[in-house]
Amino acid sequence: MLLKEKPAGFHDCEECPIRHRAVCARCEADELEMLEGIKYYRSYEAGQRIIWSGDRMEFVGSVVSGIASLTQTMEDGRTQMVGLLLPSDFVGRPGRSTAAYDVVATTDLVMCCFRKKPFEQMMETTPHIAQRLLQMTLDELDAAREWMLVLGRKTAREKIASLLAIIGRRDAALHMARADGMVTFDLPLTREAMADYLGLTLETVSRQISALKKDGVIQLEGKRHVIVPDMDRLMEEAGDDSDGGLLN
Amino acid sequence: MLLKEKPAGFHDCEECPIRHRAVCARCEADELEMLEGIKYYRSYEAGQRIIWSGDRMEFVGSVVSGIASLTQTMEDGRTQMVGLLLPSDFVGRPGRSTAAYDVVATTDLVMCCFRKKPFEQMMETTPHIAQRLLQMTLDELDAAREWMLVLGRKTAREKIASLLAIIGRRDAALHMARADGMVTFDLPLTREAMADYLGLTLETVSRQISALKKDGVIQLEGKRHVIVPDMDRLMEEAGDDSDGGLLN
DNA sequence: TCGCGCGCTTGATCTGCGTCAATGTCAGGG
DNA sequence: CCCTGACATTGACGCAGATCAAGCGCGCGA
Repeated sequence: MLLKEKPAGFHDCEECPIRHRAVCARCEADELEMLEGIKYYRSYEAGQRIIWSGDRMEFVGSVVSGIASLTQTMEDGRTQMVGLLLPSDFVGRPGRSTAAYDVVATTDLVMCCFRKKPFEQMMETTPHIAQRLLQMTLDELDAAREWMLVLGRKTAREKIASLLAIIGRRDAALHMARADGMVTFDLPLTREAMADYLGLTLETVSRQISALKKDGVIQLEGKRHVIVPDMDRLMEEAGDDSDGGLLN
Repeated sequence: MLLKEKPAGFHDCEECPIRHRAVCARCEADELEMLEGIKYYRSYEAGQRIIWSGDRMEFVGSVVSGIASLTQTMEDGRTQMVGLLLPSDFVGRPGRSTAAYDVVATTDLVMCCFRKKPFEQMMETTPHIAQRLLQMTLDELDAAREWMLVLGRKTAREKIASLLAIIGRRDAALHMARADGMVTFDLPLTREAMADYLGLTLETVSRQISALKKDGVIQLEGKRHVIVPDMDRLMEEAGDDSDGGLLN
C-alpha cells in the first residue's frame, strides 16, 4: 500500500533511516527529498511478497519498521532464507535491473523507497552515497559469510543458539543491557521462518528450542517471548568465538 | 615473498587486474602506481596462510593469479570456507582494521597489494573507486547468498554438482565454449578443500564424485581433471534453476 | 630403486536430523 | 460458546551423511 503521508513518527528527514543509518550519512536524503516523486513510503502486511525473484526492480529503499526477509526457492519448494532485513537495512541493488531473490514481509512492514533511476543518477553525482552503501554492503557480506559457517558446520542446537544470540544481541544493544544481565525479546519469526533461515525443518527447530528450555539456557513466555538468563551461556551453546559486534 | 619485479606477464597497469576487473574501472591504478611504495606484488606458496582472522590488515589488494580462500574456523577445528578468491577478486575491507577471516593460498598465488591507508585516502578523493568496489562487493554478496542455498538446502550430490557447475561455467567462459559442448577443467581444490567449501566431509565428497562419474554425469582423468559431457545435465543435478551468470 | 607420505577411495557402522503423523494451544469469528 | 485454522509440540521411524578404519596410487627424495 502506498502511503499518502509519511508514516506516523517519521517526520521529514530527521528519523528516516536513510539519513541515520543507511545511505545518507551526510544528509543527501535532503536533496533526494526535494526531487519530486523520487522518495515515497509504502507499507506491507505480514506475509506479503514485496518482490519476486526475476522481477524488474523499480526501486531501492530501506526498511523503516518491521522485518523483511530475502529468500531463495528451488523448483521443488525447498526454500532458504538468505538475509534478514531489519529496520535501517537497505533493499535493492543499484546497477542491476532484475531482483535475484524474493523479498517477503515477515511482519507488518514500512519501507522508505526511492525510484531506482534517479537514485542511481544521484549516486554518480554524490560520492558519499556510494561510500556509505559500500560500507553497508560490506557489513552484509560479513553477516552472510558468518551465516555460511552456521549453515555449513553447526549442529541444530548450535544453529538455534546462534539465531537467538543474534536477535538477543541486537535487542540488548537497542534497549540497553539490563542491570541483572538478563536479555529479553520477542521472536519476530515463526518456527517455520526460523527453519528456513537455519536450513532445518520446523520440527527440529521446535525440538531444539524445547531442549534449550529444558536445559535452562533460555526461558519461554508463551511461544514467542524469550528470556535469556545468561547471554554468555547462550553464546557458548552457539559455539561462538566471535565477538559478534563489528569491531572495526 | 615480496617481489622486487612485477611478475612476468604483468607490465605496468595494462594487465593488472586492478585495472581490468577490479578497482580501476577507469584507470585510477595509474594514479596509484605513481604513489611511491603504495602498490606492490607479493607471491605465496600453496597452503601458506596470508592473513589470520583477527590480525591487523595492512593492505588491500586483488588476486593476480592462483586461488585463495576465505575460511572460518571454530575452536574445535570445524572449518567452513566462506569465499573462493579467483584472479581479479578483491581482498580486504576498506574501513576495517582487523581481518574477519583467515585467508589461505589454496594454490601458488600472486597478489597485487596496496597499502591500506593511502588506498583509503585515494578512495575518498576518487569516486570511481568506491563505485567500482561497490559493484564488486554486491557481486560477492550475491555469490555468498547463492551459496547459502547450497549449504542450507542441497543434498551432498547436489552440492558437488553445484561446485563443479560453478568452476566449469567459469572455465567455459574463460576458454570459450567448445564446439561439441563439452567442458573440461582441472579442479583447483583438494577433496578436503571442496568438503570445507560445501559443508561436507572429504569422504562424502569422494563418494559423490565417484557416484556422478558412475552415472555418466562427469568423467575423470586422474583425480583432478574433469570432463563434463553435458553441462545442462550437470546443472540439472545441481538443482539449479538460476542462470548462473550475472544477468543485470 | 625403494620407501614414505599425502591425497584419495571404499567399506562398515553409527547417529542427527528429516519425515510422517498425531495432538496441543490459542486467537478470532459466527 | 464452540468451531476453525494457524502455529507449535511431541513421538516413532528411516535415511543421508558423519565417523572410524583399511587400503590404494603416485610423486618425491634418499
